[in-house]
Amino acid sequence: MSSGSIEFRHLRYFIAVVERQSFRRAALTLHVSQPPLTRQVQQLEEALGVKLLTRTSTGVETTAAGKVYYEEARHLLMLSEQAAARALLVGQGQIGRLDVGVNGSAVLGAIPQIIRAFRSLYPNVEVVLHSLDRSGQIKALREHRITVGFSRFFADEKDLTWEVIQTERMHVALHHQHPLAGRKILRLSDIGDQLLILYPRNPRPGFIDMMMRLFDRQGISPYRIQEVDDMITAVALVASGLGITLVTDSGCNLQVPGIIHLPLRKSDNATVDLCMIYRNNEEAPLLEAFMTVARNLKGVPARSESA
Amino acid sequence: MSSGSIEFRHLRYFIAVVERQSFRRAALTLHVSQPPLTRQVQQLEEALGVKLLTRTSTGVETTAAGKVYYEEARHLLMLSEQAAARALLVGQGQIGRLDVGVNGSAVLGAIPQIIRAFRSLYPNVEVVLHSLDRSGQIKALREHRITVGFSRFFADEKDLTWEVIQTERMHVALHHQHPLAGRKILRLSDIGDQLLILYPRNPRPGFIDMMMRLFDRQGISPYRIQEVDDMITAVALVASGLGITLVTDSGCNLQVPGIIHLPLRKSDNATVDLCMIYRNNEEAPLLEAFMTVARNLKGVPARSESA
DNA sequence: TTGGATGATACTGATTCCGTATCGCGTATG
DNA sequence: CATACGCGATACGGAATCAGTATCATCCAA
Repeated sequence: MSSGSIEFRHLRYFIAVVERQSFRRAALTLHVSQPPLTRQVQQLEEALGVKLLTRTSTGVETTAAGKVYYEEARHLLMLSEQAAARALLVGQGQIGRLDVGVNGSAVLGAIPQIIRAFRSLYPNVEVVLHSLDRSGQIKALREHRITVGFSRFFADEKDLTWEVIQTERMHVALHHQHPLAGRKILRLSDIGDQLLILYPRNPRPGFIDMMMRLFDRQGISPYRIQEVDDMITAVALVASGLGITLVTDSGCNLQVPGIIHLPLRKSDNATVDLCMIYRNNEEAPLLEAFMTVARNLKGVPARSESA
Repeated sequence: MSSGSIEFRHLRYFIAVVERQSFRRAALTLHVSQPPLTRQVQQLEEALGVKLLTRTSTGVETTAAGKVYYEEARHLLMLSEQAAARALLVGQGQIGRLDVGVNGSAVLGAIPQIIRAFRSLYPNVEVVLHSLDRSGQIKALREHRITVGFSRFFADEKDLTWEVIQTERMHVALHHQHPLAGRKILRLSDIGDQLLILYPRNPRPGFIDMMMRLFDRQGISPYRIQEVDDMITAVALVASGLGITLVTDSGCNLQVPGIIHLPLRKSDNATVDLCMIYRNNEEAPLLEAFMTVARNLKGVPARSESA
């Protein structure tokens, strides 16, 4: 064989010989006998095609090439250890990157709290937010572009798992001069005849359909409905006095002048879930840690108290 | 055994498995069978303490830690090859660093030519000049701070070798209004009664003593001698009309207004050598290359032609 | 339900590595 | 000048590791 492969053992032995300036002394520190050192260094020199050491009667001297390769070898061993340490930390979830899919309106609620709590526990983990709608999150999960997604609800998928993280009550957002503005609490039946501004227009099995099912269960058929693209638009229209809209606890955090939020009667069960979705059987320590944080924040109210 | 040592083989096998996303396909490209790959990757995972791959029925997936370690492993292999290539180049003298000791006055002569020729042949070699007198060069050679030194002459040393690179004729530098200024050529006997400005005062077995031996051989005893520190001072004094001095071919390159240079008669053998000194049995390819360049420039006149 | 593919395992043969003993060489020492 | 000592290189036998063959368990797909 002309040249065998270079292994870390060659580097370790060579480094010891250079540092001790002697094969025998290096053998002592390495807890091996001297002949293996001679052989390994010979193999290394043969593989490199360069003499690294000059053998003298009193020990060894390092050639110019040997000095250069000594520095490189030390560097390589150091990098190897760093790589191992780094991989271990990643494996333990201490460092790394977590890609999270979020849905436009949901980012106002519990998600900032969850991410804040997670980042304080794992400060060296980079959290990357991807703004994706429900189907986009599912696609991104399957393509491993994200590790976890958040949306209002998910259909069952064979390769994915979802769970409810938080249940939020619905509130009615209306103009402060609206006839109902004086009330402390509202019933669904109170708003059946109002101009309802609902959102988002797409994707289609979505938030609007959930609301409509809610009215259906109460035997109410709202007949004046305006669909808009997103919650911001809906709230803006409410502020202009056009009609009323429905927002979640967390949606109340979007404060707009002239708008007040009134809760819906508890018995109406006007609630909406925040769900988390991820791949089945995923053994990602970062995901486990993130899910633990998210579940522990379930009971915390998402609505910030207003003065 | 808790954890064996990581070797480059582990990295090579792991990289192949990651890139082919399969143990079997990786085995084909590596020209080994599949079981060794399984074992080596298992050893690697055990040594690192982290699972790098997720084994599925269709192949393997790479964990987060695996992805990180894959990049690091590729980097390590690349660096290893670069280190080997670098050591080879250094061993062949294609790149590297050559430390040269030079003596003050000698740098005006052949040394710049030698270094210029060497740098054009070995453009990737860094040439570092150290300004050291003769004894300083010998000390630096023994301490491996320089690889080669230049001076006017060297005494024999047990562990060092010296050789003559160039022999320069001496010229007389005198003021253009000096009585001898009209001559075309001078003899040593012409200047025996002049005020001789000689240099350097130190170190003591040096240039001045060589000159004095030269006069002795001709039976001349110069009786008006002024010793100064260096050639620059000597030439400056000549320019002021104080006396005359002796300079080498290369010393004539130091042009000072009001000064002319006249050659000494060839039969006076008024010459001075430029010598190169280096360690015995040095197997440094850069030194070999440098010496070859220096020897080939022996015949080239060091004095630049004046108008 | 079955056929094909995947990775894991058991066992055996081959390779490599290491340790002991010894050699040749150069230096230091008397 | 002769001897003794220390150094690295070499030869050889035993131990450890590695690779190859055959086989198994599992999962997906037809």
